[in-house]
Formats: sequence, structure tokens, C-alpha cells
Amino acid sequence: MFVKGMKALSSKQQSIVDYIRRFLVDRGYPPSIRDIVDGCGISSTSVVDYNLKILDERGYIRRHAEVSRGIELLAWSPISRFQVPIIGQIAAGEPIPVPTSDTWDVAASSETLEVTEDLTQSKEGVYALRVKGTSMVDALINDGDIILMQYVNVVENGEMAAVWLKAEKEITLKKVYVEPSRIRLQPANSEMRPIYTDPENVEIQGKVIAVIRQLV
Amino acid sequence: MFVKGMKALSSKQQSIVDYIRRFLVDRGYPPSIRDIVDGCGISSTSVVDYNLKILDERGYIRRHAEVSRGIELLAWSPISRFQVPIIGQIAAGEPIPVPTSDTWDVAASSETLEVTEDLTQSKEGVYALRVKGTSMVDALINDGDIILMQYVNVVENGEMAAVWLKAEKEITLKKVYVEPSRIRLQPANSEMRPIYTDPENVEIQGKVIAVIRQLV
DNA sequence: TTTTTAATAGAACAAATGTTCGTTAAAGGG
DNA sequence: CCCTTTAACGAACATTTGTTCTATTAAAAA
Repeated sequence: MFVKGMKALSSKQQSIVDYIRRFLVDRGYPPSIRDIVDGCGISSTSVVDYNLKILDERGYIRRHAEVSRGIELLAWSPISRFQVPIIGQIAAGEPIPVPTSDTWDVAASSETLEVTEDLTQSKEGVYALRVKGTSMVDALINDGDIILMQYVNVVENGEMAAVWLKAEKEITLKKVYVEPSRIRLQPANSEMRPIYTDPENVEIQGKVIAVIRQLV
Repeated sequence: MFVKGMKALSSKQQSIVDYIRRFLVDRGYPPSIRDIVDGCGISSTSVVDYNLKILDERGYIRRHAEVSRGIELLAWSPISRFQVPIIGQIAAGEPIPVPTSDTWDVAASSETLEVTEDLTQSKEGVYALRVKGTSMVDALINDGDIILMQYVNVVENGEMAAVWLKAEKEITLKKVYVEPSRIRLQPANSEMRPIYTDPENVEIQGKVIAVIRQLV
């Protein structure tokens, strides 16, 4: 999160911050002081040094002494992103593909989704599925949505999970409640009726930790 | 996206890539060759240089000659993230807060959401709202969801938008279709009925570009 | 006006860091 | 067995790059 109460920057300082960000974005490493001299049309390295000190004090950047290009941009910390493999699609009529060590390997999977860490909460075993068809609308999940899944076999009461119904040969996304001698599968949409079934008939295939829908 | 067809890496090369990523994540700038020597327990800078050359050839990194710490991690380019201000909530009974230059300022807004660029598609004027209440379920949007909005006053036919209905004093998320002498507001849920209303009665408040739902 | 403070200049220095090169060791290939 | 390729070694070197220092100018305060 962002720290409030930052003092206003001079136009030169603002342009330095912008330049650092831009440089970082398209080169992947921070600029040197002399890069900034050139990039911002500043006349001397000491002027840049002078302003970097101020930016450091005010919390916009962190400088690492005696480290080349040791400028860390705090106003936008380039950390905590995640590559999640999209290992297949989920449809009503077919079980979801079981994640193997192959599909786990982000490098090996053909499609990946880039998410920030606060979405996955840095959990292990996260993968993504593309939803096919409208059979999950009662879970407020539409055709084309992408769901972030965590690979688990057991879920807490009330958690949304991908459930494979053996008899029906159908997969569905429901909130799972264990009741005496039966399992209640509750749609996310409160106006819809739950399904009751035998514990033997259900197989938890994973837990839904997020839904992402992109419209155009 | 990831490029396929990469050859397998030796364990040493793998550990170098991992170390670079880790270093980048918690320091904000790339490691020097000597950092890698220490961090990976390698005996000589030339060994690191040798392996970095290979990683460069195989497309895992890009080295920038004669630049200190000039290592760009391609297997995960640390670019394209976005701070989107969460400027308020959207509920049925009240109009959404109009984004001002104040709320636009990411530094000024108390809450922000970090998203990757492929979600916002690097558009300008993107903000986020937290959905309050279940009045948008027919748009497959639930209480607590976060919607990414783009500030526009006009939408294309069929696009999902936040619409303020003046007479009803109500805001709703619907697909907007302009028909002769009336506006059709179509719920995302195909089983639900559209609303027809007068063009004078509607006020477009923004366009929904993504929906994010986080389940524990 | 005088004094202080903020900002700029430019150069010289020192430390950090990438690069090169001759050698050696191990692992196949013929 | 010799020869080529791959990998590792370590030191010396050259460049890049951060740092420092003094002088100068501009604006603000007294």
C-alpha cells in the first residue's frame, strides 16, 4: 500500500521519478545517475544526486549506497507478481485436467496468466482454468471467465470448489457443506436451489480462490 | 506470454535464474555478477558470465553489455503493473462517486488495487469500485466483488456499463443497446429480462472492463 | 543591503562491476 | 588413446558509475 503524507515534488524531481519508472519498465533495470542526467536533460551528476537524496528522504525511492543503479522505486514496487499456468478449461461435461508436474512448470505451459500476489496470496499450487459454457452461472461465473484455482482435495465448509459428480458425470462450481449423511452443494446465487447428493458421489477437484472476467 | 521451445537448464543455470528473480523481487534492482557468485555459491565471476551467456542465448534473460547489473529477466519481465485507485463503492441506491483529479492520484487515494497491464490494457482513466449489495447479480457480479471501470460517457452497443437511472434513482450494471426511441438494458444473465427505458433517463457512468472476485 | 538557504556546475576520485584471457579438468567421440 | 567440447578457475584489466568537494548562482529571509 501507499504511504500518505508525501510532500509535493518539484517538477524536476517529478520528471526524475517518471524517468526512473519508464526506464525500469522498458529496460528491466534501474538507470544510472548519468542515465538520468541524459534522460532528464540535467547538467550534472551532482544535481541528480542532490535530488535523489531528497526523493529518498521523502520515501519515493530507496537508494542503496555504493551499488550501481541501486535505485529502488518505492512508489511502485516491482515485486509480488505471479505467473499462473492456464492448464485447461472447465466445462460441465468433463473433469478438469489434473495438474501434473509438467503443467505446473510455468515455462512448459503454453498459456499463462499474470496476476499480482494479493490475488493468489502467495499460495502454492495455484493454477487457472478458462470457463467453457454457461453452466456455472449460478455461481456467478460466466462463459469465458478465468478462475484461479488452488489444488486441494478437501475444503472447509462453505468454500467454493470445483466438484466432480461421478454419477452425473458433471463438474460444477458450488459452495460445499457437509451435512449428516449427505453433502449440500449450494449455488452462489442465493435465489437458486441447492443440490443434495451422497458423499460417495462427490470428488473435490480444487478450490476457487478468485474469478477474473475481462470484458473487451 | 511465454516463449516455448526453451531448452532445459542445468541446475546451476536454474539456480541463477531463481536467484535473479528473488534478488529482483526483494531489492528492486538486478544483481551484479559478484552478487550471483555469492548468492549461488559459485566460485568465479567467469563461471557466472559463462552461464549468463547461455541464459541470454536461450532467451531467459537479456544482458546489456557493459552495463552494471544490466540483466533483464525475460522469463518474467518486471513491467506492466498498474496501481488502480479504489475510489468508492457501487450500490443500487446511489450514484457512483465521480472521479476527480484528486481521486485519480494514486498517491492520494487510500486504497489501491494492483493489477497487471493485460487486465487494464494500459488504458487511461481506469479506476475500481467495490460492489455493495447483491443488486448486480443479474450481471453476474456479487456483493464484495471489485470491478475495474473505465471513465467514459458513451459506450458501444452491447458493452457493459454502469448506468444511472435518473427516475428510479438507481445504478445498475447492464449491457447497453440503443434501439429506436428507447434504450434496452440487458442483464448479463441471459435468463433475465431486459429493461427498456427512455434515453433521457439514462446516464452512463463508466464502462466495466473487468470483474475480480476473491474468495478467501 | 546583507545573510542564508536552495540549487546548480564541473571535475576529480574511488569503488563497484563487467570483461578478457590463459589454464585446467572432466566428459564424450572417433 | 587422442581430440574436441563443455565447464570451471582466478587473476588482471578496463569501464562504468557512485561519491565528494569546492565554487557559483539564484532566490528567500533578515
